[in-house]
Amino acid sequence: MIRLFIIDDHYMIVEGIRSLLQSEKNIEWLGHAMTAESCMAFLQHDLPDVLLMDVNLPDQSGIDLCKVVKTKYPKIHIIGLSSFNQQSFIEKMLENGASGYVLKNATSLELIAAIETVMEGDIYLSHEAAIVVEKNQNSKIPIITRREKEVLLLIADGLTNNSISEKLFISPTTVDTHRKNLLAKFEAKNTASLVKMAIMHQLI
Amino acid sequence: MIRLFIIDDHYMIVEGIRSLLQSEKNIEWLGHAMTAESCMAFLQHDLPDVLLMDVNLPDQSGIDLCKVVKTKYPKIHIIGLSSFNQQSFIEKMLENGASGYVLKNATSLELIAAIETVMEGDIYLSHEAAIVVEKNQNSKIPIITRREKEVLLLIADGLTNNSISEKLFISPTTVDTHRKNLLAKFEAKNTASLVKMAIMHQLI
DNA sequence: CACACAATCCCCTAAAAACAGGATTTTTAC
DNA sequence: GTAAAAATCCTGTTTTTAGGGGATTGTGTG
Repeated sequence: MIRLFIIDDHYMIVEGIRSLLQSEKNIEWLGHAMTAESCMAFLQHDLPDVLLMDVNLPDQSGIDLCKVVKTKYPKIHIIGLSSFNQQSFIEKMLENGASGYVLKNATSLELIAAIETVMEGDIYLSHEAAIVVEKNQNSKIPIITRREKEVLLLIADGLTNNSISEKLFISPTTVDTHRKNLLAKFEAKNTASLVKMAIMHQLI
Repeated sequence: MIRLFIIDDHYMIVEGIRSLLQSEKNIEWLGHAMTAESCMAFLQHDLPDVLLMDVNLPDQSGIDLCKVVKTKYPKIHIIGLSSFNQQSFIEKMLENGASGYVLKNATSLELIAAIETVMEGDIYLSHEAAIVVEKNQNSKIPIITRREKEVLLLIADGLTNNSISEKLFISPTTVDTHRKNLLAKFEAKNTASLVKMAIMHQLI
């Protein structure tokens, strides 16, 4: 008997999954939470085997929650759940300890396969998610430093090097160096494409 | 008896809605489609009273499909369905003839209220959707011309005024004028914030 | 304890964008 | 058919960014 809990703020999704798994005799439905907070509260008195977790939650990012849950309860197998097959989400969930990633347009067969696969300690990626990861493993997301991200956000807000330097209490030339590094990392020709790429990669 | 049809490519959502409405005796479930194409095919031989339509479909935008369906079958009441409470989506659906907009985290009560409201010829906006429309009606989206949009896209791709002028066969000074007008319309200080604002407003 | 890496700072030149004025010719809409 | 809106073009100046170098200091990891 696989004990299943789900956390998703979309009522229709919760209901849909329950309906899809109703006929599965070896899956026990423990219940659902709609916020990260109530999920943590539930876990204090009852531990599921598998946790289906929406990537986008109202009070906290599912990506962060995944890490918290895994640290506190390492035995739980977490499956990420999302409408978006974006490699950034998928990768981050896996990095934070998730064992699987399923898209919300998955069939009941896929869902059951996912649950059974992670129960055996393996990784399950939804077909389309796997394709995305495969396709985008070359077009990797640039790794930027904390300071670079700060500068990037201010650039996107329309601040000039001078304004940024005043805000961060550093020299304008330092800001310029960060800017140059950002352009190089994103392979962007100028600020316009830098901002676009950064937003496309969910970094803003 | 209200005849209901649903178009959404997320299997879990379809199943969830069916489950939520199962107990409603005065709603007849005609079936579901997962693409715009199969939806149109269905409508050729059977007409629902209410059509629940996902805003994001795989083969066509729900926003466009809404217009097509309304033109061909004006009697159908369409309710937009989406995870996102973005005013641009909501407004565009209503402009294209939709009678309602419901978020995917709606409860069964909200959903039933929506279906009954639109059946009476009224407009139904999900609570959170209404708040978004209310809140954002001041922070209006700039109205830009066709040419300005062309230039905007090329700017966001990192092209300079000169490159754009060559691509569009116009003078660099003309491109510069469009650029100035864009900056003014978006109240942006420079290209960086222009691009960010444009993406935030779904114009890119 | 090296070594990489992040963060900081500097110089210089050229290119591009921002700012401030104009002006003319097409379209589009009433 | 006329008036408004869009699209086109111009001449300047100033500010900002892009591109090319180079250098120092601290911090954390193997």
